[in-house]
Order: sequence, then C-alpha cells, then structure tokens
Amino acid sequence: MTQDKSAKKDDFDLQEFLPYLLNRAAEESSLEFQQVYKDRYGMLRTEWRVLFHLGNYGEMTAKEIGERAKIHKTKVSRAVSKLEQRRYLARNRDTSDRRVEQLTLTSAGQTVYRDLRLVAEAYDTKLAGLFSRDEAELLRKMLRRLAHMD
Amino acid sequence: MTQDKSAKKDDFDLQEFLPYLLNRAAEESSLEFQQVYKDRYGMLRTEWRVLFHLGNYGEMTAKEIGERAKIHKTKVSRAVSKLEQRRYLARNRDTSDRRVEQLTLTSAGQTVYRDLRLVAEAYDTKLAGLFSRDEAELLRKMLRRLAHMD
DNA sequence: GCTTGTTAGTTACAAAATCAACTATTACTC
DNA sequence: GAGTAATAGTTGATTTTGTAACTAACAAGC
Repeated sequence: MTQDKSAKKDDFDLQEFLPYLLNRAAEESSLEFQQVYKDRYGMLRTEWRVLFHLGNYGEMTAKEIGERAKIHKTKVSRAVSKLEQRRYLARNRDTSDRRVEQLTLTSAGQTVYRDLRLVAEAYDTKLAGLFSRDEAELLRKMLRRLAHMD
Repeated sequence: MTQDKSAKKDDFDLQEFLPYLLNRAAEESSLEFQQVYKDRYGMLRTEWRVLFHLGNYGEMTAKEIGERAKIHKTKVSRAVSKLEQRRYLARNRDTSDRRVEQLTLTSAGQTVYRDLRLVAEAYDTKLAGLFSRDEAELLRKMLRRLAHMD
C-alpha cells in the first residue's frame, strides 16, 4: 500500500479547510501575545479580553462585555472576580437596577491596560507586516465578515 | 464623563487587533461544523482532527499527527484512545521499533470520516462563498502564512 | 554489555472550561 | 398588589485541558 502524505485520496484537503486554517492561524498568532499577559500579569485569555473591553470602550456591565466579546456569562463573571481581586477593576451597583453592576478599570487596571495595549499594537503591526497594506486591510475585513462582526 | 462605545480614546481598537479577529472568526466558523461532529458522533475537536488526519493522509503514528496538527502528545494520546474505544481506529505496533504504533482507520472509522468530510466540504464551500474566488484563495494563503503552514 | 541519554506514548494531578442550577432583583399580567 | 416570568450575575458539579512525571523501548559511548 503506497502512502503519500502530501497528496490526498480525493478532492478534500484538511489543510485547505477554512475552519481548520482559521483555528491554526488563531492559535499561532495568539501565542506570542498570550506569553506577555500571562507571564507579566498572570492573566488568562478571558481576563485580558475583559480588561481590554473596559480599557478600550469604557464603563460597561458584565452582560455587555459578554455580548460584545461573545464570552459566556460564567466566564465573564469569573474573569471579573479575578480582575477585581487584583484591584484592576471596580464594581458599581447601578442605582436604578440593583441587579446590574457597572464595571470600570481602576488606575492600576488602566496602567496594565496601557502597557498591554502597547504590546498589542506592536504585535499587530508585526503580523500585518507579513502582508501588503491592502492585503492586511482585506484580511481584517474578511475576518470581520466570518466573525459576524460587521 | 462622556461614554462612546464605538470610538476609542486612542488609535488602538480591539476589534481591529488581528489575534482577536482571528480568534473570533475561528470560533464562529467552527461552531456549525462542531455541532455536527459533536451531535452526530459525540466527538471532540481533537478527535475529529485526528480522524481527519488519518482519513486524509493515511496511516500515521501519534507523533506524526501531533507534529502535523500541532497538538500536544497527551491530547493526541487521549483522542486516539477514545477513537479506538469507539472502534474508529486500530493500532499496530511497529515491528522494527516497538515504541511506535501505526494508526489506521477501521472501516467504521472510514465511514465516519467520509460522512464528516462531505459536511466539511459543503461547509467550506459555504464559507468561501462569502468572498470572491480570488479573495477566498488569498484568505487561505494569508492564513497559512500566519499559521506557519507554508 | 552496561551506563547514560533519548524517544513514543501514557498516566496522575492541577487548572480551566462547560453546563445546570441557584439567588436576587425587576418586569409583566391579571 | 400577588403571582409568574424574565434578567444579571454567581456558584457547584462535571468534563476537558495543561503540566509534569512516569514507563517502556531503543541508541550511543565506552
């Protein structure tokens, strides 16, 4: 039985399958940034996402973060707790609806956010540098389309 | 304090950050296919990846699968065990090196693979249909570059 | 041929993600 | 306004992942 691991038996090739390619690219491109927020601040993926949402868009409720970032409420809840423990964010009970908490970054949280944002910017520039300006722009547009973010 | 959740305070926007966009697109585009292999066969992500590697490229060792798919050996080991339990794959000790096992799909495994491959093909066509032919091709090329698969 | 190092794969324990059930509060309906 | 439904957020039990240590087999040096 002849084995040929580069070609395939039929017209399907796993390496061309978009969900597979997207996942591989996402994993690979997350590694370097993950290293920074993990090593430097002991944060998890959901935690930096919450931090960035507050840093980038301002005061927001846990629910809003979950909807915008497509993160399940239990994950948001736990990330918020941890960020609060570390004094990176503060909760404020909404006076008109006491179920709701408005979340904001403390100044410590803002400092962390600004630091990580610099890293993110530099890393994004590096990744985009793999392509021409037009290609990079098109890539973002296509990814937004795939993610239903447009 | 004025809040404006669409614009940002500075020139960084989370929604344009490539690792974030890639992850969001990857997650979103995996959902529909995941539903199928999960509901129809009770498989996990690593399991279909292993199944597809064997189905697509033929006999292979656990180590090879791990290298090609960038999956850690413990995850591969567990996926192989589960696929073996379900009689989707068979292990064959290599006679020249008894540490190694050659893995192949059983005919039941091939049936499952063929079924899922049809679903994958149709789904890939649907996703690629969001773009022009040239754009879709460029997208795959860029993703391969980002994933270091070229 | 015996020590030392390396490799393929597994297992055990800790960390994290998922899912369901829960509390507290508000909204709706009659 | 009492009773039911809905919502924001939390907690607990289960599943899955990640990390490290392990076994078994082979390789290399002497």
